Amino acid sequence: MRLSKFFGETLREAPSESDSASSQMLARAGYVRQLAAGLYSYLPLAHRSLRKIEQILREEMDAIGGQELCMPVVHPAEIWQESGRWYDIGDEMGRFQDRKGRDLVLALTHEEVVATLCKSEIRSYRQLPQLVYHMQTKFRDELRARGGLIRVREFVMKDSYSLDKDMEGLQSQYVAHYDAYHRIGARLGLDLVAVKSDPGMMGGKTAHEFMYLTPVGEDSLAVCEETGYASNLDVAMFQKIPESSDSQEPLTRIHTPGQSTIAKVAKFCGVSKRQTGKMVFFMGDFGLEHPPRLIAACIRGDMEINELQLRYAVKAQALRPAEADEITAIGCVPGYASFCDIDPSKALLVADDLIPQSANLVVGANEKDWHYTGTNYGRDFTADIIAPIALAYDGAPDPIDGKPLRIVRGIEVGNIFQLGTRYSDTMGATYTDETGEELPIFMGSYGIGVGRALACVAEEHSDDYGLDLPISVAPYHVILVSLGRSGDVHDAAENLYFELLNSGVEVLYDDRPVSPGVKFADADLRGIPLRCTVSSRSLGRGGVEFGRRRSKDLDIIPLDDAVKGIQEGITQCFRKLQQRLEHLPTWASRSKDSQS
RNA sequence: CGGGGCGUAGCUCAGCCCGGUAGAGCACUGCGUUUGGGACGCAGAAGUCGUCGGUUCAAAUCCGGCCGCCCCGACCA
Repeated sequence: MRLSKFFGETLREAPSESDSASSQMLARAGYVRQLAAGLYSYLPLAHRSLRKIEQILREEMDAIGGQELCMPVVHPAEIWQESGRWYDIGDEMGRFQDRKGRDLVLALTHEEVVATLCKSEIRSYRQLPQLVYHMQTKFRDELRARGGLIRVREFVMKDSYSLDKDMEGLQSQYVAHYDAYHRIGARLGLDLVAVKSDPGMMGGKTAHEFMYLTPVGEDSLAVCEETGYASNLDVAMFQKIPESSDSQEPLTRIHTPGQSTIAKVAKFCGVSKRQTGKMVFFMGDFGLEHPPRLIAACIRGDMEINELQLRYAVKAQALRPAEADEITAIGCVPGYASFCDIDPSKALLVADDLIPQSANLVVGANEKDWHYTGTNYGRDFTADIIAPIALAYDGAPDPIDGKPLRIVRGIEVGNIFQLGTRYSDTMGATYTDETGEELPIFMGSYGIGVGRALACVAEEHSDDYGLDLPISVAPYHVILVSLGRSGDVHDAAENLYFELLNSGVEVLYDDRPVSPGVKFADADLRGIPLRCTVSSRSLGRGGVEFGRRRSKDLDIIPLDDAVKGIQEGITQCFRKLQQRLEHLPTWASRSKDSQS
């Protein structure tokens, strides 16, 4: 492609709406343009890169037995009503009606369609297992799209769906994806970390997310390098070590003027925060058939609530922090709320599993400026539910070996879910087994965001001068730059360009009549990994200059050998990337605790 | 949905506080010079100042509603 005829300009300054390095560089380099919040146009450069990512996904899916198909973006509401998600998912679902008033859904994902296809295509155990996949647009009306391309509302996802006759088959397809996703990351030039995750709206039990670790990520993860434990913070476990105590002290009411926070109280009483307890209040939504209920959660003072685990513990559909007047309405004093004086009929009392093991806690006395010391579970108070509702924290002992966890940030590039029979049961996707019995199909679903993958690659592979994409993702392998107006240079560059095209080299040719500085700056910005320069100077030295983007260490290749030399350079880049495949984590090599 | 910020030329922004002639840099067009790391000169084109309403002799500027975009939070595969 000639840059003189190219569609998609570079920008000297990033548009003001972009913030992360990837969004800024992708915008400046002419890859993407924002149309509206969370809606992007992909210009030719990005489109080429996205197609390359898709091809890698295709190859890896085919390698584990996948068959590519294509399912619609617009679905009739009925299938989502059958699965129940029409009712479970709120405003995130794009809904509209056709001219007849029929309810339609913009695909958030495609489990319902796959389950529907199962009904028409799968009858016998002889037809299983199956693995189908497609690259298709999804629409999710996020509360807030953010981070440029990281969280958009419309995006293309590679989603695959495994169909098996039993759990064992599902497990083996799940493992195949687990390993394939690591290979995909390696081929994209990304280190992906598999973490345990919450299945969320997808349903099912076991799920992993494949994370690209970066401080700009929006997910928090708990990882331990020593033991290999890795989990989304939402579902992270950790060992809880009670403060030792030989005896139970008597419950004592003490005056604590102005000591309304845990830090102040601990200091005032001369104890560690680990010897305090605190109460956190939420309003729980239990669905239309049940009234909302106040939830009083108690945890040790040095810890925070894991809202997801609390929500599961109380079986609520949603939680929100309680307002001060909702807390006072049940007779509690915010800042000094007490485990001991709470009326069990007015709130659901939930205690973290560490609380019953913790002796002599300092807690609120339910009156401003007063606390209790020597509070003990069982003697002074009890809870309706005891569950692990504390959030893992940096330095917490990991659940495997007690080694310290680190809390890091990441971007979810892909995810894998063992759905089991959650969709087969609700939608009637069944097969007949050897004995003639009709049984539900075991499903798994596996996604990778194609655009998000590109954003992560851009985030990882860029510098002050622009993108520096791995050869597997770069829209072109080499940029051919001609400098100056001399006829010799022009002829040599034109000839080389046609030779490269004829040899199948993916070349972007900067034939514009602009200054060298502009050409080099644009070449750096666009992130093409290899650069070939033709100029009077290079011809004087015997040919063309060739090397890595921004490298000062350039080879001079005679014109006659230029195509060959460039092809070798491309091969070398691919070979280097290939090395990433050598020591990948696999399912078999992961610790048991990070698997289930 | 709560908190904060922003909306002026294709892009980045100034002007707004203190009301009165709409600006700069980059980009664009023409001519000339220049050609190894975002050149230079001259000339030119380009803006319903997000939108609707209010105040005023007069509104980009003050006031209000709405819309859009960004950030933090809530939520989320």
